[in-house]
Amino acid sequence: MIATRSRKGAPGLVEVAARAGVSPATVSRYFNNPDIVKPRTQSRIAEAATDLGYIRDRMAGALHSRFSGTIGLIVPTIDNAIFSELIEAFSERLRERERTMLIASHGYDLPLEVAIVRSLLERRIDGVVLIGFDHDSIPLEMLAQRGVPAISAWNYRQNSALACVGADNFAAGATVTEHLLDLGHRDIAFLFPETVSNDRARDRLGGAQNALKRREIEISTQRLAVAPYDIGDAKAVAKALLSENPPSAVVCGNDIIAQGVVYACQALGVRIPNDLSIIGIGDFRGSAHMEPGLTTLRLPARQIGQVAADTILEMSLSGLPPSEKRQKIDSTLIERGSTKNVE
Amino acid sequence: MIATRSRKGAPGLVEVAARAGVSPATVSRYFNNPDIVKPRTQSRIAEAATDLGYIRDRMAGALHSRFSGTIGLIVPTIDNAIFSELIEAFSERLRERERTMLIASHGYDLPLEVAIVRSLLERRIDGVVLIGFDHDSIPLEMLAQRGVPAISAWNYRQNSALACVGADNFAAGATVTEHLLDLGHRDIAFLFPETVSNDRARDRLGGAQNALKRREIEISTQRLAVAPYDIGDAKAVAKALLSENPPSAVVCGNDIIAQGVVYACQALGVRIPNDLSIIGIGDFRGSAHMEPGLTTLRLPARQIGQVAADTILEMSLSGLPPSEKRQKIDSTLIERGSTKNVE
DNA sequence: AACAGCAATGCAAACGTTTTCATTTCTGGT
DNA sequence: ACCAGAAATGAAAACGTTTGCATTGCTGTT
Repeated sequence: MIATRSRKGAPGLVEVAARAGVSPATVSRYFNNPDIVKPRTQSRIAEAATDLGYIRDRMAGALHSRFSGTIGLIVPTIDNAIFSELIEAFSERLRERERTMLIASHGYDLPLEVAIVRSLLERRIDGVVLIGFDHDSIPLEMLAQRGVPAISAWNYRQNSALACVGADNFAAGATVTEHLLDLGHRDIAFLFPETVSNDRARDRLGGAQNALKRREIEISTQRLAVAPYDIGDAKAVAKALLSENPPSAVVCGNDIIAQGVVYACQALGVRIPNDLSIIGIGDFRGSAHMEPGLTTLRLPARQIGQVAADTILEMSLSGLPPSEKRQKIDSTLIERGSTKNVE
Repeated sequence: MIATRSRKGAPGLVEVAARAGVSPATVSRYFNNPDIVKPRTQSRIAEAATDLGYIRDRMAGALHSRFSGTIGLIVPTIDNAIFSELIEAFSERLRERERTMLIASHGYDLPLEVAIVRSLLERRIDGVVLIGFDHDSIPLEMLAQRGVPAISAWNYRQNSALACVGADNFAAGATVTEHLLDLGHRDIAFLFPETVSNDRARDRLGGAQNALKRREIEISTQRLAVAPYDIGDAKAVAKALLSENPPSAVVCGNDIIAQGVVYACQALGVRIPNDLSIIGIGDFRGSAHMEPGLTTLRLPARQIGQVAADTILEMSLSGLPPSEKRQKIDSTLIERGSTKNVE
């Protein structure tokens, strides 16, 4: 049914060994732990390997050593500014550490995540990084049963069951809301993504509502709207919101939504920040350069990606929980032109 | 040096075989080619496998069969709207076909690409998809020598050496330029990314210049500026361009740059499209929803990703060149509010 | 009832490394 | 020089599948 690809004369470890006049074992050691082979032998092997154009076969190695050198990353979506910085930073860091990344997206579909984890396990990944805390228990059990380390990235909770690396999204929601309150806004609308299966959005919204409650400001359900992770949809929702009885400020669940709101304002002739203050969360690519620049809470996505990579590798190598189970990455409020003091 | 992870009792093929009362060979066949095992045996194996929570080890399989079920994708950058749609579509398609994607980015650094290809080969990928045609010959030779199929995605050239799936970027550059010419613009500026190591940008720019030449319009080097793949940088370049002696229209090498130009206009109070017409290439997420909507050439990124996945799988399975060596994906001009007739 | 021919299964040899254990080759102190 | 002990290497047994070949179990035809 399937044509067998011919073994295009690719040389193996044993051929290199033969040419270098040493045993295969020594060649293997040379590649995995060069220091323990004598310098003169090293150079003989190196020469033989380059002469032959040898490329090692990590799969064969993994078969025996239980390390594949591959780490899985499962994100809700790749095609979205939200995670792309994290993905790139994560994969770069892995490459620096001689690992490669297996990535998959599930589009916020939890059952699909199960299938993905399974497929990753079939590839013998050394560890998995998931986004957030909302996960089916089945994939986590599968991972645990096989001793494959897993961590959650992006969100931080001080009592999380899973080890995590991320920003405190509850605090993030509170911070941006408080910022608007500090600027004197009282009639604030909230545009957030669907919170089902999305702990980040839930935490942010919770933080925002908590900030209101602390100042004893009434929370009107009328002022809460759901906007998908899409500029166009967010723009449409914002247009509806602004057409009748507009608030004085909007808290957006993320910068994508904020961008939609900005476009909605431009479409309707609503002036930012004079008629409406807008604040986002994320500080994605481009948020700084919009007109006006978007006031937002910067989440260091690159840093989260790097730390997540380091952490999962540490766990994979030690076989133990990470030295720091929960790592909070600090976020910073960045004030640009989209918000205004109204006191 | 490295703690060995304990074999967490994960059951293997032989254990499944034992429980089902058949030989390991039959279990293997059941997973790879269910039809050739008797229905009753199938159900016995299925039951045993689920009872035991068996997860197959594709690496061990790949060792023998030469198929790892993994396909490599090498892109210039992940953290950028340009390729994210393609990446997601590609990976989805692979998952539908029971494969997984190994992805890496090189940041337009060709030497790094060599290292990446090597690392992918070490993982025994069944095929590689590269972006565009500007590649070092070394990685291509390494792939060819090992019989690992490779194709180029994103760009199309009718005489390409590598099999390809993509849009005709020369035509794209010509189309958008002609559109502005048709609208009566004569003083047109060009904002393009660096064309070194970037055949897509080079082809687009070539097409644009060719369109001018065909209408016998003089090409002024003064009207050509280089803008990086970054909204902020593009905005800065555009500001400089627009501050003194502004043109009547701008052709942007891609929508990211166009977005930067739009922001520059908003910052400077230049009205779009009254004072300046702007056209982009790509139709990225968000381009439709900007104010005004961006006139641009839609490149069907998702489709390219899917076709690329199908093509590389076809090659991997057949061991032959693809049935269609060069596949051109049509692009469509989408007229929105950022361009205006000035005749 | 016997048999041809195919369908279904089993046996055992790969696949290309890593790693344990054993052996050989150094090194430095006397 | 000699020897103890360390450093460097080698031999061979894994690792968990797939697959070619051989064998057994069926089906339907005469």
